[in-house]
Amino acid sequence: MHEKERHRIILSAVQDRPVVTVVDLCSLTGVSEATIRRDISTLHMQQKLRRVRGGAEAITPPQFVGLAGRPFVVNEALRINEKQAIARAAVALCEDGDSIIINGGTTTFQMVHPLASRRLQVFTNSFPIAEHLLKHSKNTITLSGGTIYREQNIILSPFDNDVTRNFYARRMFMGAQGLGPLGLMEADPLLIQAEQKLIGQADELVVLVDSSKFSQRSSLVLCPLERISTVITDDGIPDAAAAMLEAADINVIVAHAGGAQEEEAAS
Amino acid sequence: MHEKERHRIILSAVQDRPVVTVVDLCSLTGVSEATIRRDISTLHMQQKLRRVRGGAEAITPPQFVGLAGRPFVVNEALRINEKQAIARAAVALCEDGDSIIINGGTTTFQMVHPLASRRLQVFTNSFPIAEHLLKHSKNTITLSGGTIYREQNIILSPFDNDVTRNFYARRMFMGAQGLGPLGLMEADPLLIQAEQKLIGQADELVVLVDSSKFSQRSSLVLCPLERISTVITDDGIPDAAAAMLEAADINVIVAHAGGAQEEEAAS
DNA sequence: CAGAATGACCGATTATGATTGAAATTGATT
DNA sequence: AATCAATTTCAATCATAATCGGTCATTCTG
Repeated sequence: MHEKERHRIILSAVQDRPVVTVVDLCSLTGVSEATIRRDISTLHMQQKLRRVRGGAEAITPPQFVGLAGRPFVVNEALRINEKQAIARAAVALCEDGDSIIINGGTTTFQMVHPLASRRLQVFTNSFPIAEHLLKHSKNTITLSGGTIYREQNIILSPFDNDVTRNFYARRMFMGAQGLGPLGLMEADPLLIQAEQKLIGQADELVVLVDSSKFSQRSSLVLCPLERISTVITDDGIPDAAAAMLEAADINVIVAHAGGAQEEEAAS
Repeated sequence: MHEKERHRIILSAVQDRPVVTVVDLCSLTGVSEATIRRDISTLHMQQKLRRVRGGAEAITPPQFVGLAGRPFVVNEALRINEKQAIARAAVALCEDGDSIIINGGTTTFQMVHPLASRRLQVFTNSFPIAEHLLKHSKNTITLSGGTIYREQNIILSPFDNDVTRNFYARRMFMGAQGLGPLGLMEADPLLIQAEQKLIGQADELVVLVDSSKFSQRSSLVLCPLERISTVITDDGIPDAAAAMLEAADINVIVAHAGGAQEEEAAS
């Protein structure tokens, strides 16, 4: 068996289990312990895994599932003030008793805080959002069924015939990677899949994007501008973007970090 | 058992209850007290938990964990050793890679700890189980869709056309309020609804009941004895009950709190 | 044939479990 | 309250077993 082949096996095994022992890998590859140790050493040097006594474990990029409130550690800190203001404005649109859909994402996650004191019917595909609302609010939570994708922190089902199709709401809230003339852009195909499933289950589509998103471009278009009812952003929105949204007959809400919010009507 | 596996289990257990004793962890992992003490010491140094006399506690103070519903919490402490032993025997039935269904309940919840060091495909309708496994294990988690009922801590959908129907597993594990000649008994109609939805999605139905459940009677019969493949209980099972199960051609596993388990074949 | 990879061997290191006495906790009695 | 005995928990020690890092002979590869 070639070295590279073993390395593949080792890396694969290490992903599968919390730890793999040297003996495990021996019987898995059929080579001697000495060789496995050498392989582990090599892979350890290449940062492909971590070497521990008795075997190896997967290198876990900073634990992404934190405790309630900080699920997406990396993105979370970015433009946090803008996101909070935007999320606050989004929740302000809702009245107690409303049915809403919240798509998973770092911006939409910020909605949980203003939602803590409300009582709505919330449908979400985000595990952290559901968890937080369950623990810290009295909202009614409905979850979409499916497998939990740890990386994106969303629940996704490959089937079309799930609860999602039975939940209909007044508004759906979602974030995005970018917002341009072509429409709503997303980077992750998995997120596209999740979001497209939810779009259409609500009367109005409300998009939460901080102003930096107007300059972002991604490869994947999620939906055209026409589908969007409302965009909530911060006051850094470029004039060109505002004009574009206005031309598309989209209601634009500019949330100010201070806490107030103003509405620039379009149409 | 490898050091890292133990650490996972310990960290998992410590989240579950305010304190875990050294003896608890011994029977949970099957290693000696000395080793557990050393592990706790190590994890204490790594700030992963706090060491206290007699055992360890979570680093985060009395944070009301995922078990929001009060009944869940009070039930949790009752017959905890039996439940743990039973849950351990249940997990011992599974091999890595298996697909299993875990129905929500306090006994089945105990399966999360031995599962912490495993890698399975787990389908559940219990939010706490999903949450715990998501945070403390590498298992693949699939959730049933629907509304979260806080009291029972389960996710339930009024619709029949959800993911549940698409997930098929080798075994389904469930608890019950009682087990008698009429079959499996449950007290809460909501639980009945949740459980009946899942039964039939697995080859074998494995029932986890501590021996006190054989004297319990409830008004609602969930399913007849014939549907049950295996019953896992503790050594307090009355002879009459054992005879009843044997007559029904049910495989009975008696889990001993010590850690070992023995099988009393039935037919 | 040269160079690298591999496997076997061996002393050194480390983890584990049992034992023991010290320390802390409990609770029973004064 | 205060003391003491019984129990539990702990830390230190040691023997055993597992694991490791090196050396060296052998095999594979180009």
